[in-house]
Amino acid sequence: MSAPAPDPRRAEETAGGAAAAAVAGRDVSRLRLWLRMLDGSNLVQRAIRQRLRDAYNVTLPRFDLMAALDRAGPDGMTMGQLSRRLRVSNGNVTAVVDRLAKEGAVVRRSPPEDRRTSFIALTEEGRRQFAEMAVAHLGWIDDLLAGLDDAEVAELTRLMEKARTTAQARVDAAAGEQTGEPR
Amino acid sequence: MSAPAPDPRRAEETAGGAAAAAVAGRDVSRLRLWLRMLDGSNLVQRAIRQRLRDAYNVTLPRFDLMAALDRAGPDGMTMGQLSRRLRVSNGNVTAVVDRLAKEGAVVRRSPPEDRRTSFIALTEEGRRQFAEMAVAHLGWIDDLLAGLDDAEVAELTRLMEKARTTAQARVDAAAGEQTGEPR
DNA sequence: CTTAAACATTTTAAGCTTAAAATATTTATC
DNA sequence: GATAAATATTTTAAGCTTAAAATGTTTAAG
Repeated sequence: MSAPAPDPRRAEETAGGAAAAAVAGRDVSRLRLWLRMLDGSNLVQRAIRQRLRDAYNVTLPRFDLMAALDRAGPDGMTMGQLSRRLRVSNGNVTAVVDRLAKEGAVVRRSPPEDRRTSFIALTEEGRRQFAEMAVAHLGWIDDLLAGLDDAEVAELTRLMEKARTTAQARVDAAAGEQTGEPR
Repeated sequence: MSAPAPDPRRAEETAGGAAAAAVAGRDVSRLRLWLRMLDGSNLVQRAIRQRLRDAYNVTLPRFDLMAALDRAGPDGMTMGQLSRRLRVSNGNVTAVVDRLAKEGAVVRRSPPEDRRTSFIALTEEGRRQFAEMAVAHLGWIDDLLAGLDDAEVAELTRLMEKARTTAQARVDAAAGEQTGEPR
């Protein structure tokens, strides 16, 4: 006679402290998925940060900001546009742009018709630097994810997109409950 | 006669700056996957940070550290064990433990036989707090990922695990090239 | 025993990040 | 035209994070 096989989706009671006890018996499959997602993306992110630093002495936030500007037109983008695009606070953009400007990678320009705003654009040198880094970056990602074949890449992309969409819907719903959302 | 359909895996030349030109024609499917992974995990992470803050006035690094301690035995863990487990620097653990200790959630103890080291453990109150937060945390993750059915959760977990493993192998290989790895 | 090496942690300097307050400018209202 | 509201950005205070240097302790070699 064999004991009944435990359901691998359920939390076990064998080890851990108070939290393990409180969560015992619940379905932890989505929690496990989240921990894998976090682990995987943190691993790749650490590797990319390290390589950007070693090869170009640049940080990921600066790389991301330059990437946004490289896609923008010749006028560049305003601080507010950068903040929304990169999903970081206004103050953060101010700080990162300050450093990039000091290095000569970007310039600030304020239009005379609205002196509140300022347009940030890559300099010639900044654009040249970014083009070089972008090619290396693409190569690093291909290297790090080379163990997935094309079908797996396509399936994983599809599922991550679905996960993102569903999570975004829940976040939006929670934000609606805060303010008085129109019924 | 119709024009040949463009391969969706290839980068197009239509828009963007110098980087878009430099990367034109290359397979960007893994890059696209990486951007989806980053987007998805950042979205969930932001939501969790927000909810931890609103509900318990706690940050994600403190929650993660308490989670590690909750799993550990009654003696807790040393600073070095925490640093390796959480994959953060020694100095970082010092800073986060300092704050948790000031709040009364953890205690430091140095064994008399080795005064270099120190064991960090949850206090009664810290353990109680964490148990409560862990239950809420599990609920939030289930909520945010509720749009994926059980089969999708299983498949996504499997693929993320594979992505992590392959990326780890590449990171290890790169580290080996740095030092003189034994042939 | 003395000294060097190894080990565990803390400190420091620099940078990233946010929320909230402050500043400056423009637009709308009376 | 004065005033209020809206808009765009910067500043500030607090916390997270790292790499590298510094500190204190233990172990190993002689």
